[in-house]
Amino acid sequence: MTDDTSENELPKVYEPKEVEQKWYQEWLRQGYFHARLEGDRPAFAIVIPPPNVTGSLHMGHALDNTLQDILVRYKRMKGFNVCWMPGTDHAGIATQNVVERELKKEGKRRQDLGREEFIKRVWQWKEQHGSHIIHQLKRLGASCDWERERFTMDEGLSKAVREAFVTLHEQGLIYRDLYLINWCPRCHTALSDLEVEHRETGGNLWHIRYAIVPGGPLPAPLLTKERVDPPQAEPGEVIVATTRPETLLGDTAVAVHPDDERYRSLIGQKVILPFSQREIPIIADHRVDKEFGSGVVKVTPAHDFNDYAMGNDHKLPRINILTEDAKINEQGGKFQGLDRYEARKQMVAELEALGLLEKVEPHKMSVGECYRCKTVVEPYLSLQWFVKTKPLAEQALRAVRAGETRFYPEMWTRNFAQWMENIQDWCISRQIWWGHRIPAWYCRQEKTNPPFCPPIVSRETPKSCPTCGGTDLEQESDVLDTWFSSALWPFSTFGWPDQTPELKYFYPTSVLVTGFDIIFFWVARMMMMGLKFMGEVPFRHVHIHALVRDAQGQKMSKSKGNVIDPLTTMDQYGTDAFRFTLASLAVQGRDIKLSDQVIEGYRNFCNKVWNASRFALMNLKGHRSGGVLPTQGLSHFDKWIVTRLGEASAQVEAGINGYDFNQAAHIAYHFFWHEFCDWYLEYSKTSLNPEVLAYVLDQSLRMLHPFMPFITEEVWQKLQAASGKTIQLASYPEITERFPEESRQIDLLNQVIAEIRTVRGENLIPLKAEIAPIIFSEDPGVLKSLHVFQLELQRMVKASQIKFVNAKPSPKGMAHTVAGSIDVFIPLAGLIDFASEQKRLAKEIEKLIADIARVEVKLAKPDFANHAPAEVVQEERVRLTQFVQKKTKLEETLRNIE
RNA sequence: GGGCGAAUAGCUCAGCGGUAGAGCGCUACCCUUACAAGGUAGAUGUCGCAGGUUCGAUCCCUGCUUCGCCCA
Repeated sequence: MTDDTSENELPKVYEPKEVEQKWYQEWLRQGYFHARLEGDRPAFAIVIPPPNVTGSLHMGHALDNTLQDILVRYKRMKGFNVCWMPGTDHAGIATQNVVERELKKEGKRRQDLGREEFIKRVWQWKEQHGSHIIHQLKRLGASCDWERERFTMDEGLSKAVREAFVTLHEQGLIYRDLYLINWCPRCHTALSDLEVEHRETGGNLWHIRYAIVPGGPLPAPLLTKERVDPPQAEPGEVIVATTRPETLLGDTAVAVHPDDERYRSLIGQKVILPFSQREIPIIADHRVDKEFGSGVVKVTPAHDFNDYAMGNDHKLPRINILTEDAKINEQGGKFQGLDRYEARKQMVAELEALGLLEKVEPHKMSVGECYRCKTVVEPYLSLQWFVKTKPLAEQALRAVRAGETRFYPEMWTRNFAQWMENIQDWCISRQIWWGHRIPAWYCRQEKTNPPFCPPIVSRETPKSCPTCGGTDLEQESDVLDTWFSSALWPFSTFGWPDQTPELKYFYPTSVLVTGFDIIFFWVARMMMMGLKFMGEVPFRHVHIHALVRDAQGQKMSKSKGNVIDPLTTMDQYGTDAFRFTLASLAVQGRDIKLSDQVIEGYRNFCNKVWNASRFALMNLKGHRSGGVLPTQGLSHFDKWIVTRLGEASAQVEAGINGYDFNQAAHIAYHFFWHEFCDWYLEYSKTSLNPEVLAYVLDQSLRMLHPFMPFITEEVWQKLQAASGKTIQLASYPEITERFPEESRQIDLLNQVIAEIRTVRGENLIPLKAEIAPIIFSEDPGVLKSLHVFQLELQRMVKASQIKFVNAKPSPKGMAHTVAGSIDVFIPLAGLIDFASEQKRLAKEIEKLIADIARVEVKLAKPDFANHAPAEVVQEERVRLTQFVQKKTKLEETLRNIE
């Protein structure tokens, strides 16, 4: 390097940090990410899966948003009017938990503040911390339209929520009912089925004796010998097996299978419930599993989903025995006030003391846990609001079947369909404070005059009760499931329910990019709501990507301590390297295993891009790219690289368009490193065409830009391309020029070079030892076309001179290698002894013999010639000829080498 | 129990009816002035097992084994 560094000279190693910050600020300042409404350009819209406002960026976000940014930047360069709608989700339960934790530090509960004050406090928290994840997305380079950023609790979005709720209610698709729901005793709220995570756990099966009210016929177990296990009941008893003995307090029946002969005589009789001494009936129900325990089960309609259904059919009373904290309530007599597990312990002990416990067996079962706090949820009887999902789901299913929305990869369609076919009504009310308060009002009179006035559901806050005219109204205290507002996200963010120009222009959005874990939570619900309110699907494509795991394939989790923080990774390796890594690992249908080693590889790639650019800039001598391929003075090398660039960028585009990000990334990587750098730049050291070099670098950077926005912008600016102010608005390469003839010649040249290098390498000819290869071909045309590249050839193989001959030299004392119709002889005298070259030749010949044998066998089969396509047969024949020729040549050399 | 994936080089994974590939790692030689975060060359495979379809299967079909995920 010279002392007089020009202004365009780059440092030797790429330092991402400064560059990243500088350019992101500049892009924001210039408003490049902002979509202005222009009717004459095609729209491309993506709504971001809104991260929780409490969240911080994890690997899943990083992958998700990197992929979206690749799409968005690519489409922008393709001339689309791109809107990437960003925002955050108010995450009802999670956010409330966070703020409650904060309060707890001050020794307060939210009840101490009261609802209004508490909500103020949450907003305060949001103002202070809510932009954390947004900043992190910016670090990632996400080119969202930040001017449009939304929050699910915004005024506009809240209006959308209210409109949606009221409309659905008007249409009978929202109702309120007393129902068994999943209750989290810690969060103090109902949860939807989806918010419960089922976990296999080891429990017990308690076998409890229930006394039969005397008078009826005795059960059959006494009469049969076949069944030793389950346990034998004494006369006048049945044995009931349960995993939850404490719910016994709420039993309102015991049930047997109608076909179970053992118990047929008992049906219609009664048993006496321990502790309370209540008499409850023995019923027959097909839902009972004869094989479970003794075949007699207790029925607790208020505390078990299966029992609830049974209770409905048999019109059983429902006795709720738990408080909202999952403690035993006043129904529990002396157990009142005990926690559910403590009650279990004590009751089991007492049952045993009373001789009512037949036995205890270990038993595997699955328990439901709250997805937010992992507390075991309770099936709990309460008044809740529900969305009737069946009619909505049918529409969504129909749209997907009709191809109005397509899943990539396609296999998720089935998964989606299966869920939709079996969908249950959606419990949308939550007994928390932070969220959209349900727009329903109760007439106070209701409290004194039992159910009289129906709830008032209204867009506007009502002044009086339309039923009784009363003015003492109270709004429903429940809020809505956060996913209710998320379901409206693709249109509420564009201004719905107002018919805004944005809505018209950008809806339906182009694609949704997300992980499979929220297909049901979110994708399905957006589909239902989009079709309901917009009459059209919310997105044309859904790209479902993988989960990011650690290097061992373990799911990353705080408790395992194997979480890799994307921010740390970006600090360490640079954002571009990180993004490129994610893209190249993003294979459809397979999870990503992330390790430092891989990221390092792509960090090296960034450095390669940097140094190639550095080399180019040092050699451009004032030439700059105008973004147009010069028509005059193109060398064969130029034409070769332009041809390859055109092919590569077309493949990269195909990859991006098909959401095959790994393919796109690998092609770009291979082109840049192994074609542009390894060959074109090396050739340019001998034969430089600054104009074309500038052009090719310019186009290559554009090709890479969606994947690595920062480094490409930095270099592109140094390249001072005349074609625009920023690379992200430069057009994506669309190179139509192809030069097949010149490309073939360069391919042959490359092959000759590779052959000579192999000879050098395998014979350990030191690089300092110059060689003098002899190129032989009987074809004067081929010889001539290679002769043109004498200088380059000399440099690439470190040759002092190269002879081109059309008379075959004697192989004595020479290495010999073959590239197509070219023979290369390399005098070895004085360089090495011939033993190694003999060995090399022998090895090569051996390989050829194997190849020949394989092809010959194939060709010898008459069926092959008769059935295989003519061109395949022809190809095989050509190959055979080439193998044989090469083998003959090398054998001759081997005989004559000394 | 129902559904969906996966099994290819030492590792992580592409690919695909017609010559098995990449990255990392490994071996050898090189600081050849863009880059040692680099260059050149090299080694490594019963494409999980068993059948079937086919002229031809790593690829398509069936069964099995192992592993993973989702739903109940």
